[in-house]
Amino acid sequence: MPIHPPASDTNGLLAALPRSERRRFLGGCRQVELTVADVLSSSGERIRRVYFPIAGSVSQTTPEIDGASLEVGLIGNEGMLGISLVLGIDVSPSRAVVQGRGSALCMDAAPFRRQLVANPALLRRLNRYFLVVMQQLAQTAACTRFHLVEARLARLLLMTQDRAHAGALRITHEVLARRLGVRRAGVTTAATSLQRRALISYCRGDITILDRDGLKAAACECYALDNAIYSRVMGDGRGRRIGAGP
Amino acid sequence: MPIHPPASDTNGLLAALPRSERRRFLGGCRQVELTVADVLSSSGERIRRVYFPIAGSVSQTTPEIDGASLEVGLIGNEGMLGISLVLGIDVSPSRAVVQGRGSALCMDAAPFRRQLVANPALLRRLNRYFLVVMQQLAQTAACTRFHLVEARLARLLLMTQDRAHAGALRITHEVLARRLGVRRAGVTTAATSLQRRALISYCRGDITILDRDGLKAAACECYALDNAIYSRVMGDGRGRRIGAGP
DNA sequence: CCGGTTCTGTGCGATGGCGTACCGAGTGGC
DNA sequence: GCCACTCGGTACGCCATCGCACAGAACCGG
Repeated sequence: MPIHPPASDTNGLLAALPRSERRRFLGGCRQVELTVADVLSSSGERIRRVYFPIAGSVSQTTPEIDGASLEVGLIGNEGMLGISLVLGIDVSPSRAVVQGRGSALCMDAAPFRRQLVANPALLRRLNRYFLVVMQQLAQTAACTRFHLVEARLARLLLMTQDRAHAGALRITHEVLARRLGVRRAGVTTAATSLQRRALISYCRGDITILDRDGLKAAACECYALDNAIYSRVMGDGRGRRIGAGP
Repeated sequence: MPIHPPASDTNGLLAALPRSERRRFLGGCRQVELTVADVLSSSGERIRRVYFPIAGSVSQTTPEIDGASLEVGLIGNEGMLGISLVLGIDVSPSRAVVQGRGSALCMDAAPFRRQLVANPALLRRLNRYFLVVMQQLAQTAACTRFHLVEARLARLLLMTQDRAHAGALRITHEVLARRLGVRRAGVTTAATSLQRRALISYCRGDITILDRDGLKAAACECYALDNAIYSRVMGDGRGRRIGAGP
C-alpha cells in the first residue's frame, strides 16, 4: 500500500483540490523535466520556484559534515519542494537534488504566493503536508540511529520505488550509500544479502524489486510508519476530505 | 552566545511582538509551573494547550522503538510547544515531557487560534520558528548519525543549560542516555571524560558546567549550527530589540 | 543508624560499521 | 576491439558502541 497514486498524471497534493481551484492552479504551472543530479536548490539559497513532482523524485540532504551527508527527505508525487514558502520564508533549508528522473509541475515563487492567498484549500493542504514532512523527519532520525543498514536500505528502496512509478530503479550503491550516510561497501553487503534472499536483483545501477512484500518484511517498521503518518495527517482519501478542518 | 535571553522574564517568541499585540497576547495566557517529568502531550493526542516556556525546558521524543527513543526537540524560552496549531492541525506529533523545571505561559488551543488570526506579527514569527524547528531537526538527525557520544553529550548539556537559565543541571546519566538514544554506561564514560578534562563536574544528578568554552570545543559543530540557524531565521536581535528591559 | 534504592564506575565479549584497499566484471568512447 | 572508467564484491584490522552484569558510593526514609 504505497501512498503514491501508482501512475497519477498529476501530483497528490493538487489532485485533491476542488476542480475550479485546481484548474486555476495548474494554469499557473509549467511542466518541467526532472533530470537526475540536477540541483534544484541549495541550502541557504533563495527559493525561486516550487516543484510538484508528477513522477520521479527529489532527494533533500543536510549540508555536508566532513564529507558525509544524509538524506532527510524524499519528495515524489505525494509532496512538493519549496514548502518553506508556505510559511512565507523564501530561504531553502536544504540541498535538493533530483534522484529519480521524471517530471514536475513548476511555479515561480511570486505567483505561488498569490495562489496561497487566493486558494485556502491549497493552503490548508500544504500546511498538513508540512506536518507530514516534520514527522517523517523525526522518524527518519530515529531510524538512522537504531536500525541496521540492511533494513534501512530495504526501506529506502521501497520509498524510492513508490516515487518512481517504475519497476526498475536506476541507482548505484554509491548513491545509496550517500543517501543512507554509510559506506559504499556497506550498501554492497546489505544489497548482496537482499539479493541472495531473492528480494531484489541488480546489476550496475539497475535495481529491480522482485518481491515487494518480502522487502517490506526486511525493511524496518519506519516504512510502514511513514505511510501511516501520511495517511493520518493528509487523510486516507489522499485529500478527498479537504475542508474537514479542525 | 547562547540564543536564550539569559534571564528574560518572558518567552523569546513573544518578547519581540509589538507592545500592544504582546500585551493582548499575554492577557490571554496564564502562567503554569513546569514540573520535571510532567507529560505535556503524547504522540497522536489532541493538542489542548500551547506552552511558551519562560524558564525550564520541554523535551520532545519519538515514540519508542523497542524500548529506545530519541529526543528530537528541546524547547526552552526560545520556542514553544504546540507549534502544529500554527498550521491549523491540532494533533500532537510527538511526546513532550518536562525536562528542566521552570515555568511557562500557557494558553488554550481555541483562544490561541484566535490570536493567530488577530495577530499577524505573531503568526509570522511562529511560522519562522516552525522553520527553525525543522532545520534543527535535520541537523540533529545528521548529528545523531555521525558524531560520537561524547561530542553529542557536550552539545546536549550546552543546550540544556541554555534553556535552564541556571548554573547547575538536575539530570542523571540515565535520562541523558535516553535523550541521546545510547546506553546509560555510554553516557557515564563520556561524562567521566568531560569531567576529567575539568569541563563539567557532577554527582548523582547534579551537573555543573565548569568551562563553557571548553565544552563548546568538545561539542560537535551542531551546537553552533543550531544557534546559527535560529539567528538566521529569527533575526539576530532575537527579539531583545523590542521591549529590551534593564 | 540501618536497609533499600538510586546513581555512577567499570569490565567483558560481541558486533555493526568504518576506512582502506584491491580486483574483476561490465560499459562506453574512440 | 581496445582502453579507460564505472560499478560491485570482498577482505582486513580497527573502533565506537552494544548488552549485560556487578559493585561501590551516595542518599533517603524509617
